[in-house]
Amino acid sequence: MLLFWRKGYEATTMNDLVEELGLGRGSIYAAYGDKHRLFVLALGRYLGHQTTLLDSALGDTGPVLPHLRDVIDRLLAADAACTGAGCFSVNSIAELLPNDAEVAELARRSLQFAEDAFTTQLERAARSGELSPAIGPRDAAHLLVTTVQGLQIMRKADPDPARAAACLDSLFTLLAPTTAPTAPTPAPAYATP
Amino acid sequence: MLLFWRKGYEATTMNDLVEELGLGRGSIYAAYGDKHRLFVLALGRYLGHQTTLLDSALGDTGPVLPHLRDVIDRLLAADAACTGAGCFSVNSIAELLPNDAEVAELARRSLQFAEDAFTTQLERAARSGELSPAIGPRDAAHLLVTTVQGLQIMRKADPDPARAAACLDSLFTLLAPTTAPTAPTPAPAYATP
DNA sequence: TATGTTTTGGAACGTGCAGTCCAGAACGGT
DNA sequence: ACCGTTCTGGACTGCACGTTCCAAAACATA
Repeated sequence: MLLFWRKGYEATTMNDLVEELGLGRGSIYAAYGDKHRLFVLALGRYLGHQTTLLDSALGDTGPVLPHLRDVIDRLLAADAACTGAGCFSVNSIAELLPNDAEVAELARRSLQFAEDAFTTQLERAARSGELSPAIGPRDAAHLLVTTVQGLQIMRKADPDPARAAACLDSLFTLLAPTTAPTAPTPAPAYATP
Repeated sequence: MLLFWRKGYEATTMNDLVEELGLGRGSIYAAYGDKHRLFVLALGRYLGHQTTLLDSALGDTGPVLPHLRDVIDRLLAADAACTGAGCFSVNSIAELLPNDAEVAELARRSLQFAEDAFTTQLERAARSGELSPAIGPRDAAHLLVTTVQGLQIMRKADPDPARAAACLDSLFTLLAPTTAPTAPTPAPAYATP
């Protein structure tokens, strides 16, 4: 499925896929239906993998923001394995929406899941004072998701990982509360009221 | 050129373009060369238009952040004219990079221009105390450009303009310096031992 | 109006596409 | 070992693609 990822839907031919999968055309059609279905399946797998990564990585103890940052770094690194191709999901949204309802539904669900997961984490961050009071958890999560999407675009134009890291640094700095009095936040021992 | 914008490069056929432009095939090839050159020309025009919009809108007096916000709103609105198609530049980056050097060069230049323009503005903002001291003007500009790219992706998945506006609100709130003594901090007091 | 030149746009071309088909290989039950 | 069933994959099909070509229309000059 790397081809769909690297070249997009339209630019990938069935011949390419035959070569990549090592199967005959007939077998591919028998197993997956047509080209579009195969694409949707591939995208679904990719999103499932990303979702799993997110789901398993986000816990409910410890400092939130550094952990969140780490998870996002890992997501970006996973995409970077496919050098220069960016994020399969972002590429698909850009290429096929708003003309492909099936892909739209997949993408929407995945984005919603990410935003919800981030919101849960950031609610915890807000409770423990790790999140700037200037912004609510849900808004912060939405901004975070949006910026990560943007990062995936920017990386295609400039693959230097340092740029992406710097951008995330900036955002996470802004998301943290103004670091005047309680600089290191040693223990997030928060009480349940 | 709306077709390239709406459907992308690969999905747009020469037949489509003949119909859209109202010219014969021969005329198109005589005037513009091949399909790819035509695409590059169209993208160049689009980027030129965006650049002009940016260039003419950014002044050197008055409050920076609200004005910047307004300019970005206008850029988004210009793209929204082509309902649901998002941003031609973002779509092209996602579809054709890293396999198209010509488009890559165009996109890079345009992104660089936007970042530079934002940086100039944010330097002024920093001088007048409008920018949070937590972030430098260049980093803020880079983050801003990145988030706008992300917004263009998010809008394709969820075209509700309110979502994009809320996202920009969040970012600009974070970019502003902490508003005085932060009155409404309902911070659930966590103990620093 | 007559003539040399440019422009137009539809017909035609070769290629490569997505999708189908089927002979034979691989497999499994007995 | 036999044979009914499933699976495999290369040959094939019709079609639509990007591109080229050229007769005729439009224009410019005198």
